[in-house]
Amino acid sequence: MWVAAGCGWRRREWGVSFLVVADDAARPGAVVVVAVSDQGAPGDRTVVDARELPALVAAREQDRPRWVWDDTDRWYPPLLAAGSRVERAYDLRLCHAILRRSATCDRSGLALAPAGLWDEARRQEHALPELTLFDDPASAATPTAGADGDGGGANLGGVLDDVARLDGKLDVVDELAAQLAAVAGSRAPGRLRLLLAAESTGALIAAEMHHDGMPWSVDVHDALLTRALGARPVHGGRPPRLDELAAQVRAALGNPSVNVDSPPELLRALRSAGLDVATTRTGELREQTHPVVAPLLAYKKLARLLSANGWSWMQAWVHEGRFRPQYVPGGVVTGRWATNGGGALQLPASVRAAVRADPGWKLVVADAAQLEPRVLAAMSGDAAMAAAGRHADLYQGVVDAGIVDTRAEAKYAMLGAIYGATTGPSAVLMPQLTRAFPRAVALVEDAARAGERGEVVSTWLGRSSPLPGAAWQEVVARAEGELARPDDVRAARGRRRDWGRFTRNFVVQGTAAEWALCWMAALRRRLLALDGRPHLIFFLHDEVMVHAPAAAADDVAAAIVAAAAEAGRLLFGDGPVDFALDVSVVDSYDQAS
DNA sequence: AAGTTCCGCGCC
DNA sequence: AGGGCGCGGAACTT
Repeated sequence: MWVAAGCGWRRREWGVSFLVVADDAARPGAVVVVAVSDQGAPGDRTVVDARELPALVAAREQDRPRWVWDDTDRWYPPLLAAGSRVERAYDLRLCHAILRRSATCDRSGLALAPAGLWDEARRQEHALPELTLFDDPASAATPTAGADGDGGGANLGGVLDDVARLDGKLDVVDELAAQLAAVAGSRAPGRLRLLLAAESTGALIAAEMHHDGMPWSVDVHDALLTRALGARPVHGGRPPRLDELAAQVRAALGNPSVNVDSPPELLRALRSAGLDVATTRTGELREQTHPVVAPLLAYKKLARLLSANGWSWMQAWVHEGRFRPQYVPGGVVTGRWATNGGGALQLPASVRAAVRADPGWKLVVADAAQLEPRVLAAMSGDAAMAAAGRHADLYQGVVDAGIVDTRAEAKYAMLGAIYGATTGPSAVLMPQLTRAFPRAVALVEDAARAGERGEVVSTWLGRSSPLPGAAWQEVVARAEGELARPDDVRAARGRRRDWGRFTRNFVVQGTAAEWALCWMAALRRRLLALDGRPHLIFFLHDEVMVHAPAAAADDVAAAIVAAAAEAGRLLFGDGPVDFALDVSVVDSYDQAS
């Protein structure tokens, strides 16, 4: 029945009943809600008009079900708009992608089936129910019925045909059953359940953050742009400060006509002015001593600010004092999130002052200190590395343990190990690192070797890497053929090493992403218990931001810390690794440490 | 003219 | 010659 029991994914069991939500293929404009047991057996079935769904959700939510649907960003935004939030969900498409690829259930029916509609990225037209959900069902019925072949006059150029086809074939109850079976047959079902629950909760959070938005002061942003660039040009031209710098660049080059915005043109001008550069990159320019360098670097910096986060960005992305990025959970192969539009994950430090709490509210900003090294220590069970992580600053812990001399070296060495540096300052530190942290280094080295062999690697919770593509296989095969030439062998070695660096990083970056999802999910649950509706407004790989009433800010900070500890326990049990945070309560984002 | 690729830079 | 991204605009392709 509808009654749910248990405390959910923390027990590493579902512990709840599922409520599957889907379009009713037989009745356009209607939504069917099916109760499904933990084992995937369907039970009670209710059909409601789509417009009644928010009320139904609100009513059933008190039983704490896990809502199951094909795509969170198809179903949840209309519910949020109607004021209905849910605690738990299960996003079939995101979970399908994980399960299809996971090496821990690679013999499942789900994994062995040919690719189908669930493997396709959700198409834009598939989002149509956002319209029909609150529209007059009668008007939605006409074109969809037409798609069934009874020639329903006006339709929207095939778009609705597509929806009808999808609804007919995407049987969400069957898919849920297939996924539950895959998990049950997995070699690590508990970890997978945690991953799928965390991924799905992430999708809820992404939709909620989009709905709530980041408080964004266009006044602060405008003042900051004006101070840096000069007054906003009326019709699109260059702001005055940029114009001045461009003139200085041309003067320094003795070239009155060079277009500073054209890299090839600029490069030619730089070279004829005697600079020894192969590109116009900042790093290369910085090594030159020439009067053009200073104004050119200043120009590039400001031009970047203008084009990436200038007035047109503001106009496009900030509305009613809120910046609403479109997050894409699972958008990165490693499990990290991506974003669509607005560049939310690349918000430069120079504009963060524009993120300002509402009056009477605070921003609580927290980031996990040296997350990836800590995750590596936990995954590998490297006690010495965990001990270094006992220090709030893991890199300083590495110095204190006498492994390297400076914090900078510790950081270089650690990131070099995780990224696979083979040359330069970080590579030379590898022998020391290997002696000090043998298990941690062995874990990433093993992942790299597997990748070089073209094998799959997996994160702690069971997200697996893709196989290298056809081009990779071809290059590698050619080098092993009878007619292989030295060039072929070299090329193959390069491709193998490239893929090894990818898989090396995959296991750490992907597990860090899992920790971060669990952190955020645990935090979200704690925030629900606090007064004044503090809510997540930003997430950036290892950093979260909560918009909180001032009176709740300290409780929120405590919740963030507790959630980090909970995430560590969820993934790694009561292991020895601390996940240290930097937490600040501020009025604007630039004030966060 | 419109679509695609590449560069350079922003973030972790 | 360190991993993962997104974006704007120039450069290039059709």
